[in-house]
Amino acid sequence: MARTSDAKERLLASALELFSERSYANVGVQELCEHAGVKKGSFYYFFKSKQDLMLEALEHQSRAIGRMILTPAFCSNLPPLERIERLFHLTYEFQKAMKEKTGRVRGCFFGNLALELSTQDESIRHRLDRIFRTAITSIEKTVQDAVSAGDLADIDVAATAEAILAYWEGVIMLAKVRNDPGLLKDLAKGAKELAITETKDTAG
Amino acid sequence: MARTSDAKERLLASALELFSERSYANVGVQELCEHAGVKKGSFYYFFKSKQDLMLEALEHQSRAIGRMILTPAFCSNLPPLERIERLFHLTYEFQKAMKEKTGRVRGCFFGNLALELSTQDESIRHRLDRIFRTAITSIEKTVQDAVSAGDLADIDVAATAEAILAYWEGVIMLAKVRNDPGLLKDLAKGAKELAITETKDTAG
DNA sequence: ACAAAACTTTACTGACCAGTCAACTGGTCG
DNA sequence: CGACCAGTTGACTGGTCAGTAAAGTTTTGT
Repeated sequence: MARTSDAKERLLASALELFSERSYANVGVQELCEHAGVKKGSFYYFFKSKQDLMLEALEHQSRAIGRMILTPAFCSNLPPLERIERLFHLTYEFQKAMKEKTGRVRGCFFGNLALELSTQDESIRHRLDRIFRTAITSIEKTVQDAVSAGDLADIDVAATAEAILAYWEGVIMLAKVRNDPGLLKDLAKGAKELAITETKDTAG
Repeated sequence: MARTSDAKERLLASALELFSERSYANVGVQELCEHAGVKKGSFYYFFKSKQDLMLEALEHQSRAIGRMILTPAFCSNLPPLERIERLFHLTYEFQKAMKEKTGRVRGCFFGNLALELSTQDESIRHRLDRIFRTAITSIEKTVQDAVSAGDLADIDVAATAEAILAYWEGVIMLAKVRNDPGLLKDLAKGAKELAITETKDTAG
């Protein structure tokens, strides 16, 4: 019962490549097929629609980012706060490599799709929400570890994790607009500052 | 020499409306024209291309956001750190109003465009970079005021301002993915925490 | 009144869009 | 052998895309 064709895998790889390079709407099924060396009829043998391919590509890339960035950053034996630093450092390396290969900081596949499609396609929005929540859960565990280790005050762990994810995505956005991965290095320390609230009462 | 037609203004308003509702690529010139009650030939009388319309719409919206959000948040007589709070609160109100009117959190016009187009169209990327830098300058002034007032330690003012902008955009993104403007309220306090680094030496 | 400028209108390109279909190929069963 | 199955192929549909051309109308300044 072994697979007899890798056309589907090639289409998914092309989807990741081309949707990252441009956007969902700017890449047609025809171009996707040419890039993957597959005929259009075969495309619709494997996927029932372009949206269906997108949903599978999201799944695929979600696992890839987990493997390449989230797991190495969060599941290590590093002290909790260093894991956050590592998250930014790995992202920096990733975007820098992209820029060297293609001339462009391509940003986060999920963030890109989120802003392009989440007002248009509820199933994609929902899938992205789940992916982000999964990442937040990893961050949350790290923040909790930091609190337990006494590195952090007794903060709102869930909200802090959401804040760190939002900051992460925001910094990637700014790096993309400037086409400069260096921003991920320069602004990495801000993420720790989101957690380290020594509850100094300011402004009222 | 008074203007004899408001068709151009109507096209710009439609552009803002429809590009926010969906995206740049998903709104055609024809639809834009129908929404504005203008014939296609007239569109190309006022704009030399769809991209040209986009650049003018960016200019337009940049001024509008300045008027509606940045100026009220930053140019007030409020204490500096409250201005940041106000930035988030005004954004919350804005996105909440959008959701009530259209059922969707539409996010930031600039952020949306940035992630959709900044790898494809260098002139739009460049324009967005300038718009973000302008906002960062406003934030920077506020952060500097806070340092001068003794509310903040002697931090890197420029980097902190960039961090706050990135965080702002990131939180708007997350609010859009969840279709929940409430996140802008819940995560507002994180922005102050980005500034308040009481340089506690943690992790090594 | 007149001409020029500002604007509108209609009809048109040629390319591309997502998606469909039926015929076909080569391998693997019984 | 013959049927079945996974996958392939190329031609096709109807619609939409950005952009153009040229003639027509209205508004303005003089």
